[in-house]
Parts: sequence; C-alpha cells; structure tokens
Amino acid sequence: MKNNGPNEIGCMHCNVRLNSVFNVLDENQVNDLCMHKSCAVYKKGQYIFTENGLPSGLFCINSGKIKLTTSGYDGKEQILRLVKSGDILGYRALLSNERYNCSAVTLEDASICIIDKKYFFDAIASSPKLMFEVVKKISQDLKVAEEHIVSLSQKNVRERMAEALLFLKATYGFEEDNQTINVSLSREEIADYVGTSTESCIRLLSEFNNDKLISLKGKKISILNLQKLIQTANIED
Amino acid sequence: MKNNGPNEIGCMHCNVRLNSVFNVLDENQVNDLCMHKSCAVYKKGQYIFTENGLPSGLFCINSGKIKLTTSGYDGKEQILRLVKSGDILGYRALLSNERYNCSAVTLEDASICIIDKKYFFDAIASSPKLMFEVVKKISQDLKVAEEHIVSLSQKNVRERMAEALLFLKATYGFEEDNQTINVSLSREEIADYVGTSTESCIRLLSEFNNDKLISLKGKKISILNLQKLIQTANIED
DNA sequence: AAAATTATATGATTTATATCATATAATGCC
DNA sequence: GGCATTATATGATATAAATCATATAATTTT
Repeated sequence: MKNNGPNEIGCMHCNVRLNSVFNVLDENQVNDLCMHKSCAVYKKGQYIFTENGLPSGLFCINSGKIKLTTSGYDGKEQILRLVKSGDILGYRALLSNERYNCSAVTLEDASICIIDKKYFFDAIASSPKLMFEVVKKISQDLKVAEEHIVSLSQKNVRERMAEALLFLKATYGFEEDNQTINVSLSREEIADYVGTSTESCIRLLSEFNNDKLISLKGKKISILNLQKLIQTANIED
Repeated sequence: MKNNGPNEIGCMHCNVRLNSVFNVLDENQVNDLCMHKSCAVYKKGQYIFTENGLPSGLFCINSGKIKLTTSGYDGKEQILRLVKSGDILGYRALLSNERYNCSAVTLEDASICIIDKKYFFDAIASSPKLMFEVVKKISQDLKVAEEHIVSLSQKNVRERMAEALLFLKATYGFEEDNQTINVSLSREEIADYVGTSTESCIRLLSEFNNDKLISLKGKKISILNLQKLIQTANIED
C-alpha cells in the first residue's frame, strides 16, 4: 500500500501525530487541526525559517532531521537544538510573540506540516491538555539548554565531545546494526554543537576511534564501547 | 505608614503583583490567588528549594534577589539564572512535573510568596491569559539560556566577563548613583556565572578597573564606561 | 572523467586560561 | 578585640585547545 504522505492520510491517521504534542487531541480536535495545516517537502540543506524572521505558524516534523542553529560572533554557527520526526518547531518565537532567535535547516530531506498560527493559539487556549504538552516541551528544552550551559562551563572539549555523541545517540537512536548513530553530521556541525574548532573535533573523533570507543565511516559514527564513552563524558549519576 | 508585607496588604494591593505574571488577573481571580498563597521571609543565603527536590508550589518573589544554581562536576557551582522582585520561581519543574534541576538561594534577605500547586494548575488551565504570561516567561528563559550557550561556546573569558556585568546591570539595574550595579555577588559567584575560575574573574575585574571601565568597592561594581564595556563584550547589533 | 571545491586528517606553534602558590584584606566568631 | 576563616589579589607555571599549515580524501561541478 502506497502512502503519499500526511496530506493524503490526514492528521487522524498520521502516526507521527501520536508521538507529538497533538496526541492529546480528541477526534473533533484532530479534524479541526487537519483543516488548519498544510504540508511541505524540504530538500536537505533548506531553511525552514531563518533567524530574525517572524513566525507565521507552527511546524511539525513529519519526517527528516533538522538543526536549529544561530549565527554567533564573526559568523560562527552554534547548533542549539536537534529536532526529529514528531517534534514541533518554532513554538518559542511563536508563543512569546518574538522573532526567531535561530534558523532551522534540514539535515536531510524532510516532510513538514505547517499549522496555522491563529488556529494554534485558539487550540492551546481552549485545550489545557494541549497547552500543557507544549509547556512541557519548552520546559524540556530549557532543561536541556541549562545542562548544555553547565557542560560548556565546566567540562573540557574531550568530555563534551563524548557527551555530544551520547546526545546524538539519545536524540536519533541507532540504525539497524544497533551501534551506528542514525544521523549524518559534518565534523564542522558536530564542532558547532560542542563549542570547539573543527580541527579539535576531528582530532578527538580520531582519538576515540583509535581508542576503539567509536568507529568512523565517513559521516557515520558507531559507538563500540558505550560504557567507556560514558566514562569519557564524565557523566554523574 | 507601615507596610507589614504582602500577607497583610493582600494580593489585591500588592504592587509587586503588577510587575508579575499575575498582573493579568481580574479582581475575582486575584482574591482567589490570595486565598491560595502564603508568605515567608528568608535570610540571606537560605535555600528556597534544592536540586532534585519535588516542587510543591510556585514561588513569587516579593523582595530580595535570588540565584538559581546547579552543582556541576566535582561540586563546582553554575549560576543558571538570577531572579528579582516580581519574578516567579520554580515553574519549570512544576509545569513539567519534574524534580528541580537547580537550587534557589537568596542573595540577600527576601520575602517570598508560595502559591499552592493545585491552585496554580487550575488557574493557568482556566485563564489562558495567565497561561500565556507563564509561557512567555519560560520562552524568555529559554532564549536567554540559548544566548548564554552561544556566548560560552564562542566568546573568550574577557568578553563573557564584560557581558556578565552588562547582564547584571540589565537584571538588577543601578543604584541611586546611576552607575553602581544593584547587586552584591562574590567574585566566585560571578565566576560561576561566567564559567571561569575565580582567579581569572578577579584578574579581569582588576583589569577592567585599571582600564577605567568599571570601579570596584568591595563587592560593589560601578560601570564607568558603558560604551567601552559593550565593546569589550563584543556584542553585535 | 577531469577539474575544482570542500571535507577530513594530522603536525607544529601559539595563546588563553586554568592551576598552583603566596600575600594581604575583609569578615565572622568566641 | 584579637583569632580564625574566608575573600580578594597577583605572580609564576602548566596545559588544553585554538590557530596556522599542509596533505589527502571525498564530493561536486562542468
């Protein structure tokens, strides 16, 4: 059976919705949602929105991976968040009625629903459940951001690099082989997340590779020794 | 006329409320709020809540300054946020139904209202206006946190130190002399915000002092040359 | 398919900043 | 009010990590 994407199947039968904040809606509400969304396909590397732009709706990722990135000082990129299928996007600026503070760029071809701004505001105002889901999402983002702050403040690059690999694994999971992280980022992009230079990033990945913590095949990274990687990240419990 | 604090005047006549998220409530709602809050006085250095604790209510700062701090690796503190009169506190953990990810410690004697958890949830569920205020608050925190991430990732300690002074000024303002930052933090605390060692913090403040960017008198810091401080922070526009 | 561009890799050097050390000033305490 | 403790200050040294440099591998372009 052919599946022609979210537009054709509709929100009611969209499996991605069940993993999103919209899983709390009832049938009527889902139909209402469906009436106020449109869907678009993005090629790898395309911008979904850009820093300083005004939000016109809420994005919901149907498929594909996205990086949220901000251009820092002398143009150096900082990857702030990584987003996957089922995640919503652009809610911070939307809810606080501000311009985007970062850009969203697809890391691979993606299919994304755009939910009407006015509808979304009405929906969260009339559905406390939905509102709490969205609030939980922001709260979670804030928590992750604050953990990132502590890490940047107190850990060295080696520890942060190990931590970043664990973060990538936690976000995107493994491929079928159960050890290859299911995302392709350039060394520069990893560096832009870790907060280091591209060279240091390359060097540390090489080291981890030599130490048999990971294995490298192009942009694909496999975790060979999770325990040791956790140790290297110096994560408390 | 003597003012014995928020308990005696009640929420309706509390001026701090007008600067808080609760300024959107109508008379009935304010009376309801008043019925579900209690008030407490904290001495300087006291904990309002601690990392890993379970939230039992929402805190609203009547007077006093508070630091939100998390204990990082080998016990080093990280100051995540600074809070002042009119701010609410503890909403992240409360709303996401999690344990606190940081501790709140008073930087000076403080008077703080505690708002009942169940009431607060009912209140935001029944008042979209209040809910939007709270959401804006978290959104703002997230924005600030992400700016902090970029800064930690891409700026050197000197730039971050200048930025921190501007942040302190933006948060707590000046004293009557219009140049002294209205908060007293130890050098160690400033270092714990900037993400550097206490020694480096002391050294840089001395330098700024020598360069006549600031002047130091004990823990009090005055900004003498705002323009040059902004330049040193390397802030874009 | 060759040329051009970009990404990855690794060595050499420099530099910012942490760490260690010691001194003085300020604050808390019996 | 003197003693103990903690905070601030500053110098000397060590080191992690950035930067600069160059080479090779992998893509993209024509």
